[in-house]
Amino acid sequence: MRLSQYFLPILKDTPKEAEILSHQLMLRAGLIRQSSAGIYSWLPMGHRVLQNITQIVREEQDRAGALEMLMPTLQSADLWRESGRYDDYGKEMLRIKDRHDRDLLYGPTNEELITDIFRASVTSYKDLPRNLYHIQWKFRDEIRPRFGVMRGREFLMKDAYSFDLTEEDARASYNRMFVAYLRTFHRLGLKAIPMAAETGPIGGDLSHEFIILANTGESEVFCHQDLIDLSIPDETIDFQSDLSPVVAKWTGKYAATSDMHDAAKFEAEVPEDKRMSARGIEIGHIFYFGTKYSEPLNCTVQDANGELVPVHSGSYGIGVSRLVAAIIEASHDENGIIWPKNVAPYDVGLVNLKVGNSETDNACQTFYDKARTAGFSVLYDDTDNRAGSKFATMDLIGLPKQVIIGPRGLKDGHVEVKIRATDERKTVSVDNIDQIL
RNA sequence: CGGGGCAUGGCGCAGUCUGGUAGCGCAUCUGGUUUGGGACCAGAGGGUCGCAAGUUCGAAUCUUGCUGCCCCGACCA
Repeated sequence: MRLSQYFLPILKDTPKEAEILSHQLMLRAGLIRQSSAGIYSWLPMGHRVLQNITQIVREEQDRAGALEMLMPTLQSADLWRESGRYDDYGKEMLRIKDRHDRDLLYGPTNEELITDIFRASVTSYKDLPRNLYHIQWKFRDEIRPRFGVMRGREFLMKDAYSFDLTEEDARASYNRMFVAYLRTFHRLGLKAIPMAAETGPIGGDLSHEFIILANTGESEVFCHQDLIDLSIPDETIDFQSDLSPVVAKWTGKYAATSDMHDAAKFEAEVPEDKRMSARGIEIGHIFYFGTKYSEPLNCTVQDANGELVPVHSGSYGIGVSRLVAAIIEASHDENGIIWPKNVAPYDVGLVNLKVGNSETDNACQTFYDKARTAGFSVLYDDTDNRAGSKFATMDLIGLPKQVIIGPRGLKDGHVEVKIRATDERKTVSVDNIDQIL
């Protein structure tokens, strides 16, 4: 993409409404614009990041055997009355009436709807287990939205729902999502730690929050330091196999949010030099809630004995839009964002130091074409701004690599390559320019 | 919802106390000089000062009401 043809509104000054760094950088780097409290538009650059994250989430859900679908944002109130949550959920749920005066709601979550779909079509234990997910915009009318997309009212969420015959099977489903989450966050360049968590209004008795440590995190967390660098299963892991050893490894050491924190247990189980207490950002949350919805909604199957039994369910959420902010919180410096490779909106930033000079123009064009042909996405700064301004922009938007081409270097037959994360710079022969990718 | 704050061009701000021609920096546009780490000179465009009512000869400025946004708290992916 040529910057001269792009929509990338960069801000030099920090908008005063932005308090935390990720919010400031998202506004400054032209990723988002606010449209009202807790509701944001995603500009082209931000949208690309959101898409990249979405794709990684999707790939790992698919790998774990979950099936993607898409449910509507608007739901009928009737289903929620059936589960009893229409009254329980409170003012956080946005309620709407249609022209016929029927009660609708903008979905804050989808347990009811998916259970309704499932119960209508599945009647046999032979059709279990199943795990269905979608990646969809949710609305929760937060009392106080804040910190940009970190706590917006409208947010993009991946939510998966598992259905099993027995509690034991359901725990296997839970474990599959547990491992999928470890892999997902790892691929996103994050060190997420699963922590024992409260189940909240969704209910149930088995739940973990996936937390990344960050000073600006909203919750206080406590954990064993060794959890930070535990190894992550690679892509060869068999999701049909028993995953409980992996889960056991990750849940074997103390980790809890402040709600679940037990100071005495913490001190008993964790040596003093391994005790970590820190702020954390919740980026995922998984629940097993048994028959909490299948019973009131009468979602049953016939078991091997021909008896009708309610299915055992769990739900599994990842805050996709929040992840954009969380990644920035975890990866930035004083000059701007540093995108992990897998989520970066473009692989390479190409800086033409002297637009209009035929040699630099040609060298840039050649690299631009080669890189794209080789499958890399390139943001080509072909504007006639000054070098300093271009470098500042590139650093702010945080692409992993920058290729800098100017007449001076070309005279000696080289270009400069800069790695954003390390600020490492090297000169590369013009002839080898395609090898740097 | 309780407490605190803010609202003046795209962004950041001054002006409000003490009413009298709406300003500054950045950004944008034009021309020129420049060009290897946020250039310089000259010029230009862009704001019914959040909305409404009131006081006044006259309101960004004073009064009242409203709306929006931000921060702290309770609540939450």
